[in-house]
Amino acid sequence: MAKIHEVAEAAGVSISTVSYALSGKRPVSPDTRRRIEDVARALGYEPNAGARMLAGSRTHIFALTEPLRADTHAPTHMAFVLATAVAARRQGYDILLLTDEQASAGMRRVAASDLADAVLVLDVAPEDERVAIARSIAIPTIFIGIPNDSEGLVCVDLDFEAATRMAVDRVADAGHRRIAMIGQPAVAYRRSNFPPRVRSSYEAHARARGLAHSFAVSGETQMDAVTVRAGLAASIDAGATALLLHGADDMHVVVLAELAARGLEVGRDISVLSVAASFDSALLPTPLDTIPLIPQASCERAVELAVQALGPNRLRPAVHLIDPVYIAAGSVSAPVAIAETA
Amino acid sequence: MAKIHEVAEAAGVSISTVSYALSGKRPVSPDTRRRIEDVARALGYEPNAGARMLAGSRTHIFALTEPLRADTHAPTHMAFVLATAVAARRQGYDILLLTDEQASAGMRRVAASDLADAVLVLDVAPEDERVAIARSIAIPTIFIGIPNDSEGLVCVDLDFEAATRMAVDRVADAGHRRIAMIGQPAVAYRRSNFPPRVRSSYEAHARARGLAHSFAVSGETQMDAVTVRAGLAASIDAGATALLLHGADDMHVVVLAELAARGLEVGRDISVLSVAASFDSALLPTPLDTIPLIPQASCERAVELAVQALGPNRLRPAVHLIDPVYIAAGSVSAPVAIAETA
DNA sequence: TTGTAAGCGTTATCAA
DNA sequence: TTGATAACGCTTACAA
Repeated sequence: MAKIHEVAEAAGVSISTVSYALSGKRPVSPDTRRRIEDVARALGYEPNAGARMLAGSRTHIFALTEPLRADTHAPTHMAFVLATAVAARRQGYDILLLTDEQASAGMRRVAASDLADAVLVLDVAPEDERVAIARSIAIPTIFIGIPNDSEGLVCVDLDFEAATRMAVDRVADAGHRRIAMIGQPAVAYRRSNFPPRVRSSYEAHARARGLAHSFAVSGETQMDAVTVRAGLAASIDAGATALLLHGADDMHVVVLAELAARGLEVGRDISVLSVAASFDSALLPTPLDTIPLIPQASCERAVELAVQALGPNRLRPAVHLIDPVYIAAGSVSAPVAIAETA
Repeated sequence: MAKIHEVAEAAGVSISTVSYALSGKRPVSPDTRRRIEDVARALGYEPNAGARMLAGSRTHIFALTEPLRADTHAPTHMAFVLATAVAARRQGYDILLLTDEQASAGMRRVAASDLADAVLVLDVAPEDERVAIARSIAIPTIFIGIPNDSEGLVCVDLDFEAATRMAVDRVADAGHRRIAMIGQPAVAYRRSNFPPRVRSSYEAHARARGLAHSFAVSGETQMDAVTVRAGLAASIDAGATALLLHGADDMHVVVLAELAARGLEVGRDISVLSVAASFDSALLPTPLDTIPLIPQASCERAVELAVQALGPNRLRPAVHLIDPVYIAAGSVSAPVAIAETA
């Protein structure tokens, strides 16, 4: 298309003035600046990406590495990718996708070829081979999620421990003495980084608060209704009066349906609270109190950190935890003795 | 990292020889070539992306545009993105993600700035604003899916009409006279490009073969078990002896469970055939005959076309249909009169 | 406030 | 079979 010298000519200025006017890196008198902008728009000028990279030593591209394993929960994952792309674009960056085997090999490649200014890491596993790569490459890397060994890394994530404690405290403060958690499919506790953190915080804090507590997974490799109902039945039989849910929307739907089938009204006969869900809980059949995992929050923060890392002083390694937020919807109340409802 | 002149120096050759040895665009004597390759590997040399784009006027990047609407079925979509990225990488291309509002605006931007060599279009809607953009930009654009107006475009897709006819023929040839189709959620027939094609081919061809036929959606905006069971019940009540399924894995699971609950054995009491499913049907509780929609096939073809379009003679507009394949699993057999089983 | 010009690291043309 | 070297289109000191 149009090149910078055509814009310069048409605006009657030098090439460098066009560059400065458009990048804002040097003051330009208001009227020449407007003249330049008008011409640029009229000609549909867009700086040549390759030339810009070469001369500016900035690519304006972030690489996004996501293995996309078979057990990745697609809707959740898609929300993170989307949130990252939107946040990056707002700062003028495009997203280059590194999936599959390229999730690791691509990191080295884009770093070595200067194809990206920084790397954002998604779908972080407890033992993640990308940790070692991040330490060895020359461009900044931001993890969205926390691997077991986060030494020397920059990580961003919801404070799952705080979120979980907040959930336990909420039901404990409401007077519940016996609680239960229905979690993710079992595989998530092996391959993903945060479900184990939620589970252990739950158990530790319930113990600390002196609550009787149980935990059940919602399936083996994916949510299955039979397992969920079994876990729910066991919890209720054990006398649980408050339920913490940590899983996908479909698991919530199954639980709510089963509670309804048992004639238990949420927020009256039984308290239910959703922890670290990343879907829109307003879409559930029954509104639930929620301490959500908001992809936009984590991803925006990660992008900000990446942008900062490209500034004059480089980022120091740290785990950035995002404070949990409690959203009430009336699904948690004081317990009713099971005896009374039976 | 290492630059080309360092490689040249270390290998004792000129810069241009290094470039040619590594790109293979000019014959280089076997031993100098190997010397160069060894040095390059040792130094971890990777050509600078910006310089390569600028000098070569090829970016080695494909843009992938995907709006990611709220009603996009995430797992299916993820399979297409993954397949595209893998196919592109095999040809030496990286994928730049254009989502959300950038799905359209980004197309213009990457074309104008020469950030990508071609655009691949995913999640094609019947009336898709990217069609007009594709016609107006300077770089080749390949649609994976077919919009209503495909004039002048290059499109790739499974031949859904042929797949559907194949399905109808299969059950008709087996002797079934009353058949039913359980399809996608209703929204898919408004917003997506191929479900309407499957539905109308089904109805037209069933009519042509003189079959009694019915059609039911599997929900409103997403699959819901109640709607599926209702559609199934109506089909069976109407005397259908063969079922064509066109939807996601969860819909299949609901149907199979309901058939089992009714004591109907698939492949004996009732025939079931899955049309244009993109998940792995081997994971279903009961194996089903399938005419699959294979993301790898469409995406590989699209990438090939994009690569071709960058060659000397440019691509001519065409709709490339992929032939359907029938995978038998014993779920289709001759009909048993309903009267006998009742 | 603006202009001049030196790179940035490749690719590809032209010679040898 | 190989080497010089002129683009490629921009950014950014350095001057004015």
